[in-house]
Amino acid sequence: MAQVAPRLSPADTKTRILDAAESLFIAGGHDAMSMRQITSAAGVNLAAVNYHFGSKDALIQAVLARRLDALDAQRLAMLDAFESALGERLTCEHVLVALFLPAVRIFRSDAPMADRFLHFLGRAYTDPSPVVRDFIQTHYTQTLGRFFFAFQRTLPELSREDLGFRLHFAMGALSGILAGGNTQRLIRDFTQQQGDHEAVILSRLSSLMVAALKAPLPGPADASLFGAMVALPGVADIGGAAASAEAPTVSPTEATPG
Amino acid sequence: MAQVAPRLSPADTKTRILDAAESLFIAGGHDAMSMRQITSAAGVNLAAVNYHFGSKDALIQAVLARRLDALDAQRLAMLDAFESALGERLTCEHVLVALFLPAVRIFRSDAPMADRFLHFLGRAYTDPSPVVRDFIQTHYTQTLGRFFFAFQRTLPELSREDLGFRLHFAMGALSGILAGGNTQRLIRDFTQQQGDHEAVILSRLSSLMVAALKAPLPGPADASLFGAMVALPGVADIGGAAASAEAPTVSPTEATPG
DNA sequence: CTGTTGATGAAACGAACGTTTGAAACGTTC
DNA sequence: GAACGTTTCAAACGTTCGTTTCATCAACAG
Repeated sequence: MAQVAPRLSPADTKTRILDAAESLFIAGGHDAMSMRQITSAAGVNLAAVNYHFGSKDALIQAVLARRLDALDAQRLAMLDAFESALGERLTCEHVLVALFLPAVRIFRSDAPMADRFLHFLGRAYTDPSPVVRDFIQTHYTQTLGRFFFAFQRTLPELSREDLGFRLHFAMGALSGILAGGNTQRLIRDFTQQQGDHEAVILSRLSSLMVAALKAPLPGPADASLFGAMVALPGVADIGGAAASAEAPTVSPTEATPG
Repeated sequence: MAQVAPRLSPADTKTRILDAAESLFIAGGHDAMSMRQITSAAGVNLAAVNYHFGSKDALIQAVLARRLDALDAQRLAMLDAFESALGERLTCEHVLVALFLPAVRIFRSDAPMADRFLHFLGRAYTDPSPVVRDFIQTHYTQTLGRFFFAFQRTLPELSREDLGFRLHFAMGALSGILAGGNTQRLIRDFTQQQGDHEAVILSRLSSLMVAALKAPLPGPADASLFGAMVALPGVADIGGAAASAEAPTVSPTEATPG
């Protein structure tokens, strides 16, 4: 037993902290990761985080940036490539592919964190803590703006408000899916049935998104259809004004103290 | 100055605690609400929560149950009404309406918390804390099962896995939308343009959902379309195996200590 | 070998957390 | 008005949090 402590290089320490923090972030979001959990999971000293990153907030921002900066750059590069290669022949599907393919590729790659990437992405986009939200907002809004204008070019029949609503829908949908967690098994089931080309995942995802984005604008006919629907006997009086406003159903748990 | 402190009734105290906790939950999720924030926002003593609810976990479960139990009951009642009124003529749109209309009605009502309800719903469905997740999971899975079978009846051409994927998609989408926060303004913009019937919101929401649920299954043709798409010059080599696995782009923030 | 620099280690800091306590204030009942 | 059970209150409980401190260790320069 010559050296009892094969001391790590500083770069290794930083990486191990980032990896441990990322795992905890995936498992339970920002507020579920404490410094002591992170450092003990990483096998480093408690003070290492503050020494290498400055603070806990800076650490989680580094955790986010490590993955999202790369993703962001790839998304923009792919959109650029599509636009310069196709010009006016750019379609809505191309923009969607530029938005999804980079994430799918990382997910399908054999990188060590590949199978956790989608879950990480979902957590990052839905985490309620201000640190995460503010970071996402300030760093990736301009990318979202680029994609918004690209969508606007390929879907000129949609008004600005309609497109905003549907994009918000699409991104919220993607986040909701990814945050679910068991997406991996679902997608793997799909892909192993018919050769695991990434194109299959893309077509699955995009067919739903394209359908939502290209859905015809509902007209008065549709509205009256739903109006007739909710006027059906036994339906109209469920949860109406009588029940909702004044006498909300009392909580059944009703933990009155003893 | 006879009575300086017009003491509240116990029911008022409980309600004020629930309301304050709900506001904080909407604003920042479960982990962002501390007992001292809750009680000071409610104008009650710190010990009031533990006295009336037993613990913080029991409080947040009561916060969730107060809204979700009523919503759950209305959803099931509406599905029952549709099924008994229509029998075999039940369509996918009806099931979607039963799933969405109760929430929309509360949102559109003039109840005091109406404008916060959708945001609350989104938070509840995406909050990462175990307390919230476990409560949602154990209390409302059987309702989701009911709706799953209803969708399966109205969409017989979808396999069990496909339907599961698309339902997961739809619910995740809804949560993602609602959790976004500024949904209220968007929907209000829509509705005030053309008479604020709830049917308009329903048709907007459902047209997207129906499009996603009824989208044709992508065949090999679509897959090869996307395969050709990603093989375009300048696209194929973005974020490929070379860049993703071994040399991830280094974080630009790079907070090396001084 | 000695002095310097960068990284790690063990221990403690003040602050905030959820919870508990016991006394005081209330409405009700006899 | 005295006695009762219920609710409110101020204060403290022990724990955990993020952060800081200072001594120690490894590596390299002279």
